[in-house]
Amino acid sequence: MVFDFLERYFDREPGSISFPIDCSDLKPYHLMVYHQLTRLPFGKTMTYQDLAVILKTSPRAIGQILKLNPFPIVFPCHRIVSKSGLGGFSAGREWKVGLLRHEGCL
DNA sequence: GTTATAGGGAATT
DNA sequence: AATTCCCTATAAC
Repeated sequence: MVFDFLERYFDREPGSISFPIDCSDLKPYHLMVYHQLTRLPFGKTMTYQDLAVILKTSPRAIGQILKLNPFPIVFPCHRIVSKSGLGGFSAGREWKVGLLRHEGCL
């Protein structure tokens, strides 16, 4: 379940999501974004704009959607950074920094 | 309708 | 390197 996933994550032994997630009340836009997130492996990052280009939208809209992420860490929105610097984070930038350092991205 | 954003870019200082 | 201004798409109101 979720805790196994998180335990593996914090032990740096990444794995795919092995438990069901209820996406029934997510809109199509959100699914697109979160789906892209699941394709981003541990230790890699992308910019808001990269996602925006892929999904034919604007970087700002990506931010809007990421901040609504219902499952942070399992949908790794912390791996999306600003082009010049670190972006924002719903749980506070401290968390984002911590997570990225844990993944060796800083 | 309008406003606020987890952004980007160009122009200016 | 920092400020200012304008662009954008989406959510919330």
